[in-house]
Amino acid sequence: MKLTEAKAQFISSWGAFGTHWGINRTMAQIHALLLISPDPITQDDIMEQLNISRGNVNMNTRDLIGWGLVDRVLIPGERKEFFTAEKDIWKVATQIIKERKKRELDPMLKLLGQLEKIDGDKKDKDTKQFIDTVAGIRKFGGQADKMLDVMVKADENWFLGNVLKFFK
Amino acid sequence: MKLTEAKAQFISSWGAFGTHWGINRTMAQIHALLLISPDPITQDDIMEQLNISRGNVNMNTRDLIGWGLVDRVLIPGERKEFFTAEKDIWKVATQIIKERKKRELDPMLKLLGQLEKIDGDKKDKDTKQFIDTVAGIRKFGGQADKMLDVMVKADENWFLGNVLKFFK
DNA sequence: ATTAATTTTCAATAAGTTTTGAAAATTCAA
DNA sequence: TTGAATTTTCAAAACTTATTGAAAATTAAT
Repeated sequence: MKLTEAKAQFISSWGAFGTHWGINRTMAQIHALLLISPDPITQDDIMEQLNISRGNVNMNTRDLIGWGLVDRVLIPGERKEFFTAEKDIWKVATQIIKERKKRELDPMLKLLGQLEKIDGDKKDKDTKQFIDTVAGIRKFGGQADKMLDVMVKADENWFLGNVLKFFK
Repeated sequence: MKLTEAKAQFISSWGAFGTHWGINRTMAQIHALLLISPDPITQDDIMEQLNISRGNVNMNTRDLIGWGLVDRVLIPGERKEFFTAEKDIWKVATQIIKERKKRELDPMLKLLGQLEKIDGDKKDKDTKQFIDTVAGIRKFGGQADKMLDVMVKADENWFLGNVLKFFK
């Protein structure tokens, strides 16, 4: 397989993959393109390589920057802005975990905490099932939360080297 | 807070939460409703409680069954079909992990394996970055894959009791 | 200050996804 | 069988989300 073809496949699949994870196709494709670009590239480069409009590139690069996955870089002597992505995949993963935890898991756990203290007779079947369900999710979520915290703080070698060895 | 209000909040937030994870709102809401329903309920119950059409209930319950999260149950003497959800949240989580691994991670790893063996000069900057990126993702994904396998096979007590204790 | 290059915004539109509802298919009791 | 109850299907409509592109804002060189 030729590099050009492989690149196209990688970008396209990464885009499709992203949609399963609540990330829009284009944002994931831009990310993919930046991941395989050794040097920083411009808005125009992205527009041209992915065949998308300037506005689209602008919005999605901004989102990627918001996720902490992409940086704007200024190249001395160049008028245009350049973009580059964090290449270390462990850092990419921990960054995504950190953000999603903040945006989704933490608020959900907060809500569940409130829902658990409903007033009502715990002998009532419906009430009991509700409390049990909420408590179960909260307990599970709380443990996942702790585990993700450790992952985010751990460095790759410690985590994969020691913990995953434990799993085998 | 009253039970009725808490239920409504739970269903609505679970639905919103689902959308961040590539699950459609209604499917997540039906799942939420089933999680807090102590006994199996019918299509009509779901239609009524969530204010959605029969077709919608039908399609989404079918999907939930496909995910292994919901079961059809036949109640002796009843004409209608009843639905019930797995209540053990650990089982729910492992079931979701198993399915997503199969549907998303495994195909992605397979593709990356192919993309790694492109022909081209590894001294070339673009080629090198491409290979490094793909290899990095593949290594990471492969390890995640192993870890998830262990989780799926482990039972809750072993996993949460021992492994999470390890995480302090 | 002026101007040209570049980036940003956002209303309009396109594309994609979900939902409806009524017709077709199925199931089951009589 | 027949027919009433129930489930399933799927084309059309409603809704949601993503994309465009041109105008406005910003930036930086002259």
